[in-house]
Amino acid sequence: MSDAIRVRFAPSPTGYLHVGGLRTALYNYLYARKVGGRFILRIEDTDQERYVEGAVENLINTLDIVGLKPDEGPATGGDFAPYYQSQRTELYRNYAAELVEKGAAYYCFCSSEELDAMREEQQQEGYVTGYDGRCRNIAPAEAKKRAADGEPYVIRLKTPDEGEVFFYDIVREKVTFNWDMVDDQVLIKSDGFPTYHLANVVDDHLMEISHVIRGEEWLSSVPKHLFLYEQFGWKPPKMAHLPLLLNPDKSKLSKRQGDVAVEDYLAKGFLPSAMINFVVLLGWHAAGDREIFSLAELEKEFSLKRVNKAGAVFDIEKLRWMNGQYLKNEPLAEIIKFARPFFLERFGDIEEDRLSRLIDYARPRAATLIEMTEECLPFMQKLEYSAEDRALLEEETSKAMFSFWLEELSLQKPLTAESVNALLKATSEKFDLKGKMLYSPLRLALFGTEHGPDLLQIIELSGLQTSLKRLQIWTD
RNA sequence: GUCCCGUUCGUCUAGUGGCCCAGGACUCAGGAUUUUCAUUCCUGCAACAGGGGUUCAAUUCCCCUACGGGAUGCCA
Repeated sequence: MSDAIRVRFAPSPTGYLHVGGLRTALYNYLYARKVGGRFILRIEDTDQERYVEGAVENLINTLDIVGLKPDEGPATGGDFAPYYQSQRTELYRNYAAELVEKGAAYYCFCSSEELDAMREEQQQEGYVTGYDGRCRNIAPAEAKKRAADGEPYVIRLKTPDEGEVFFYDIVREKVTFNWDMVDDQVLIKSDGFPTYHLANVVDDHLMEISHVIRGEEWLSSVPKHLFLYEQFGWKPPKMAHLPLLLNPDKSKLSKRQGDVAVEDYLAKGFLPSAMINFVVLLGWHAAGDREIFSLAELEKEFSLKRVNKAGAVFDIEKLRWMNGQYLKNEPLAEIIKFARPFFLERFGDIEEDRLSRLIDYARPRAATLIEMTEECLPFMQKLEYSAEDRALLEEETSKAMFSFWLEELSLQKPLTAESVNALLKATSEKFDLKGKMLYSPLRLALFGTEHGPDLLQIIELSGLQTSLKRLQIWTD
């Protein structure tokens, strides 16, 4: 075993990439990049009941979009393939058998019903729930025979009954458990597949994982894992358990209280760069006050030592702000790349030069790409008015002014800030209008509201012909 | 219930014994700039869960309590 740094992101393919998963993947990736290690993607698909068609492809695709490319994994390949646990079941069964031989694991023939009844009883009596070890004492030879005869069985780990275990977590430092709290975990299920605990330990060892960086929900499983390493005579990896991502009510981040799939956020028009930047701050902070970081910058800046212990609420408002920052500060070409599909989807084909200008107009005004398209609506579709607006548009002075503009506007070639201003000034003098009575009718007619960008921009983005038509309507 | 982990502004966080009557960011409020809107800039509101210790000195160290979360599965 080498002393190279190797970390892994080991999701179970449930259909989409959870933002908590993204954060875990990101921290793994960043740590690997920071120390010159390797980032491995491994698929933990040992639960046949949870199989979701296309989930893995989707997962890999999403990781790719946000820029977290595995050095090894199902799509990339690598020296430790296969990276699907469902393709390694033979391996786990052999290791489980080894444990049985050593007396560190045993066959258990309890049915689900029996176990349910046991737990219910324990709960009623006020005892700690957990497997009571009733199959522990079946003689190995007899157990083997029963299994061979076709009786359904699982293999359980024979954990110590008493004493303490402790270990040093990179994030939490010393963590101690008492063995009497750890029950005999199932290692091999009755369908022959391994549980997470066995597969995880076997693979981390075989794949030479040096650091396990995962969510805090795994912390209480560590004793079992450590015991497995010990029984196999393997050196356990270093551990770092990350704080959980929380709903606004502080419960573990869940679907019920908003979107949890990274894909959902991308579909709404959050940029990969903003997602990464926002998510990295949920549980980690750079030494200074800086909060805006590109992935490349994070690769230099990141440190596991600066990871927080407490859970972090996923605050969509700050994500929106963060996305807005990227929308207005990234190079326009970059934003166009991401915004184009959203605009085409909403408005159909748009001439490239106009598309570029629409996007540049919308980006300081929106928090997401979808909102950017909404900002452009007034340039793209028929305007609607309230009764109050109509009254102003139908004023005699407004009508006269529109007629004047109808004639003058097409004469201004090219249309520039200067020419529009000159026209505005001429209009003001000719009709003796200023302030609200000058600007409001024009804005209303050309843009649909009294507030908005300057008139030149409105005309350019709507198109001269559209603008002329919009004035025409009110002169009849 | 039991075990484990956690607890600084509403939220994300800085802070490792004196620099902190606690700093930054989001949100919110007010102001400046802009014909208006958006952007930008400035200002403001707002927190060390509570109680005991240790110390000349605690946000920082220890203990207790409270609260929150996780685990307690033939799910990961």
